[in-house]
Amino acid sequence: MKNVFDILSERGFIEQVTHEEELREQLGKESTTFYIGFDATADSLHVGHFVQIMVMSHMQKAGHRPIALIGGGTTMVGDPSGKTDMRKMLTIEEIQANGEAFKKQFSKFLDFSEGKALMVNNADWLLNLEYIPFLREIGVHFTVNRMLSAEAFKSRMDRGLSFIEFNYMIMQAYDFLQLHRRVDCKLQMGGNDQWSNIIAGVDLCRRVDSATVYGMTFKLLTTSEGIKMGKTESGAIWLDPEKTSPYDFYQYWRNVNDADVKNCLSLLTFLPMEEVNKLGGLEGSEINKAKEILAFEVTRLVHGEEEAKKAEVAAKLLFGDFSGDADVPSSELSSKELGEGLDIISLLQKTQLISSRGEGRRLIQQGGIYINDQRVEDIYQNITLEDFADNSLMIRKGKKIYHKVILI
RNA sequence: GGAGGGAUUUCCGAGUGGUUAAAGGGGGCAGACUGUAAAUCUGUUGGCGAACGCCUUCGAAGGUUCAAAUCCUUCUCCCUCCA
Repeated sequence: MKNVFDILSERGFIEQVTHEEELREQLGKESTTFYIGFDATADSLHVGHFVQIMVMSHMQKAGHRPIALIGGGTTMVGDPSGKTDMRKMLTIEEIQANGEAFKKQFSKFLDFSEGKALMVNNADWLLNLEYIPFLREIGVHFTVNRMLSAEAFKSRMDRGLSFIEFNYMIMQAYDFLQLHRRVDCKLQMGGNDQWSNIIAGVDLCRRVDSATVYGMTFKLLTTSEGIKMGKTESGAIWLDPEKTSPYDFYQYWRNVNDADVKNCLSLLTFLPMEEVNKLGGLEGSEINKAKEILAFEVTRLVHGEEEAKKAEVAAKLLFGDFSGDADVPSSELSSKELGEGLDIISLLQKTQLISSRGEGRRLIQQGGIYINDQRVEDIYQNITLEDFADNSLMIRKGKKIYHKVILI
């Protein structure tokens, strides 16, 4: 069987490793417990986290044991790594609720049966720490000089770094030590922005317990221009279907840049590398095929086969020449609300396709609104029963935002 | 604790009494081109209104003035230097 280190390396995950040769050997030799931490800063995981989940999944398939660490304790402090501003403080209730949401989502991606994977929360050991004993046991092993030289703090040196955030690195290092002691965790992985925090943990384990543990970071998911992926104008791409619908999720991947297709296929799907290379090498409009596969595969992993198919069918119907009933975001309208007819702008407002009437007017004046594929020319156009076929009407905003209105 | 600097629309950032819903850029949205791509170009980008216009906005609250983002007072927050 192939060493999972080579798999990760071949697929382009790996950015930095503490002891490359030794770690590779370790992973080839025995089942290894490793962890990735997730701070509970939102009520759902997003695409950035998904890369980490993919790594955990690859590792688990190779017989290693993942620990998903939920940062119920560290989130109380706030990780300054790579951030220009201090994060807003979350209340303990918010953090707990977020942690619960994460927990549910992890269960979909990893096999937690029979101890094949663990889920822990660092609130369990961080929240009740006593300041002085902690300083004496752990704090002595850190020099401020060294900490200050960490890349993670660079962006904060001119803007200011509060003491609470400065402590984050120590918290995370302590996590590693705890996991090493509790469940023999030998490896911490994470996004490359975590490198400073990870080596702090590796060092701490060595100093305190004379233990050899490893660290590895992955490439952050960025576009070929270096912009973080998984963000859109309306925010992150979430894994929670309530926050990002499977259709929108599919569309996001369907529309990635040509240059990013190969990277996404390799990081976000389990397709064999020969196929990834083949698809990634397609040129011109041919690459749309690769994008369809990418979108389908990622949607399938996150939302399941059925949702992925629905999204795919909807996309084909809307963008192809077929006609039929597409499963796109929709809203309902009662015949009472419709009455004798409803003006187009009010209808747009009801569907939340626009945020103000002025925006709607502008949109129509610029030719960006279509009803049943007919461009709307008149901002006063009245929508009546006649516009509904089979009790439904399709609104299109711009080139690719569709919304169905169902008459009830 | 002392001295100085700052807070502007979604973000950055100009603006020091009326011509300012506020330059410029980023971002967003739409159009053209295309491959449901990128790049490019064009338009647009506080709310209500067809429009004249009206309303809300320049950290907060007061005040001066016919008129304030711009002047005064107090307050809040941030930064820099000194202790």
